Amino acid sequence: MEMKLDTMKGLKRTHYCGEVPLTPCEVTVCGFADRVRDVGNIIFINLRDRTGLVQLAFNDETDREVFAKAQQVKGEYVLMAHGTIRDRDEANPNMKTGKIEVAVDDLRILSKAETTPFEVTNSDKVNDELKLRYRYLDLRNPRLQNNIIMRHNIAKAARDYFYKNGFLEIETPMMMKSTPEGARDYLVPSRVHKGSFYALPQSPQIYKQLLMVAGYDRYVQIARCFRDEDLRADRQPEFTQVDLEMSFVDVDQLIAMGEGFLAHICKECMGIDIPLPLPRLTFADAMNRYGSDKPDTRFGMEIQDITEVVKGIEFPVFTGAVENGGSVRAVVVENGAATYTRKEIDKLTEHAKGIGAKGLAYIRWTSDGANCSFKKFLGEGDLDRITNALGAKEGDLVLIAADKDKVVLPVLGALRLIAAKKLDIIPEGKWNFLVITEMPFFEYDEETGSWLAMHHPFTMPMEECLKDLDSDPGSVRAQAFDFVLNGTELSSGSMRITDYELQQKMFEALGLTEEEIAAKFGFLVDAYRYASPPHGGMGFGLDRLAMLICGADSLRDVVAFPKVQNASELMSACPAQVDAAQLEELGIAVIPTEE
RNA sequence: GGCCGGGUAGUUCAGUUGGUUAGAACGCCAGCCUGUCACGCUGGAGGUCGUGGGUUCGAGCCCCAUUCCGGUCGCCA
Repeated sequence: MEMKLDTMKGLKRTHYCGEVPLTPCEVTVCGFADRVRDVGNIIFINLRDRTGLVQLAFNDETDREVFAKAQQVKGEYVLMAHGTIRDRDEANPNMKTGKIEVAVDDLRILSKAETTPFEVTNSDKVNDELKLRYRYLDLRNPRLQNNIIMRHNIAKAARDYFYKNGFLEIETPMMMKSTPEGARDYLVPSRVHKGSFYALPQSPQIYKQLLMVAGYDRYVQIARCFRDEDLRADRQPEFTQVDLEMSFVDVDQLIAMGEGFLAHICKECMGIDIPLPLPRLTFADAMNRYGSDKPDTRFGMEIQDITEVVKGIEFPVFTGAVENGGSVRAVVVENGAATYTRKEIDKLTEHAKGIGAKGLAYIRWTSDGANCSFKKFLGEGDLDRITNALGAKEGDLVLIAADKDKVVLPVLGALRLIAAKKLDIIPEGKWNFLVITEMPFFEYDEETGSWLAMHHPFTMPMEECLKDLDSDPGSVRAQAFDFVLNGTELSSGSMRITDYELQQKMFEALGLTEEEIAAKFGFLVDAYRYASPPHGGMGFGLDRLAMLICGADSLRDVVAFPKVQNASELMSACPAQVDAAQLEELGIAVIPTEE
């Protein structure tokens, strides 16, 4: 039977489904048919919108015409209903509006749906690929809707906070000059200037610094940023930053503004009070204790240095590492990890090798006593000395790595995390914010044998380190900091170099020639010749913040239309090839990839 | 680019040593049912086992290649 669609004529929505009064009154509600229960001469339909559900009730005897219409309704049809709120015979305690229902006297079927490829509100286990292909359907899921709404709330709270603190929201260009330092740029061809390209911004960095030079004093922007790199669960090629820059502040005042922001978000969006100031850790301490520049401090199992303890032991792995200027360090994995099978330990070893370790030594302390992978090198009492120094006890598994610190620390840091996740000892509901300070300025690039800027080349070094610029670049720390939450980096910030001479010097230390400086950053460097307030800033990853606040495992759960691992978008199937005519107009020839 | 895991009704999965007609649950379709709320009951339709090749009398299962998805390392100033 062909069904004619209704219109909204004569009706106007009075309430959202989840917000209807719980007392008798007339309402008009709209939404999607979530579930239809046809019990015979009574039909119940759960109507869903972004606020929740309300039950519509239809009775054959009360109104045969409306009932006949309700019989036609199937899942995901779009409905509009007018009726009266009344108490249910029996309340549904699992539903916000479970006490009441709408006795419908006017039902409109505004739009029909084909059978959906998956059940919209029961899709937790459905393959991601399918859900992404039909993203507009998955986005109807209440969990996803709540995440997207939460993201909106975070963005709103961010604006409220920074507006209140005197920040101006200023847009910076989305098409800018490519500065191929660091991450790869997305390029945008120019029709007018054939053979020339814009780049999409990796961050508004340069523009926001120029805004400070221009005297705008406090800038904020919820800025879209782009990086043409491979994806991760917590990394999308296009992402959003709450980006800001401030004049006339020092690094501590800058951090304080960031802390205030995070506390504001936690209060507004979750009702949680975060005590300020946040705990701080220097980069060096973070690496030594947690083997990571974004430590998860919700659990212990810190890395311990046992170089001195194992000194007399003639285990070549240990002695070799020390001779090479390295160290021997250990993580005590608690909570019964000693029961790990040989296979599980092998897997940990494999993982360690993947990160760069040559191997992994271990002590497994079961009820049969402590068993050690390098037993044959141990003398009388050596094992006791090691376990005592580490504070290990029965049931523990001690993982030991020996190499240069640059290898040992990240390896043990990664194993610490893996073990904690596997043992499921990371507590829920904890919000361990952390400020990592005194980040290194330079990072040594083994491949090219040169020094690179760890943050970016406009970062202000710490004053006490300026004298070591030439003699010991590796020791130079910067007025740069990261905000970390539960092991995820939320934000990177720094004070900037505003002194023309010093900036030249830093470029030199990075091995840039004058021509390169002029070509890449000439306009920025020039700007600082005309005076600049001292300034600094940071950018908060809005997506990551939303992910953590929503308790989501992936950025995909807080981005409306996300990309997948190879940076394509499954719904629209982009990127895609374009017409030859389009390419010609841009003066672009595509080199065919070899089969 | 490397490594690991996965792809079987619309969906989630099972599928024995390689052997007859590839199953279940949910969803879908039809019928019944006056208070359901994961409604219930009866019946039904629905499959190129990701794709291509190979081994075999015979392949969902074994081999090779390929593709897609996920995780991860490299990468992410």
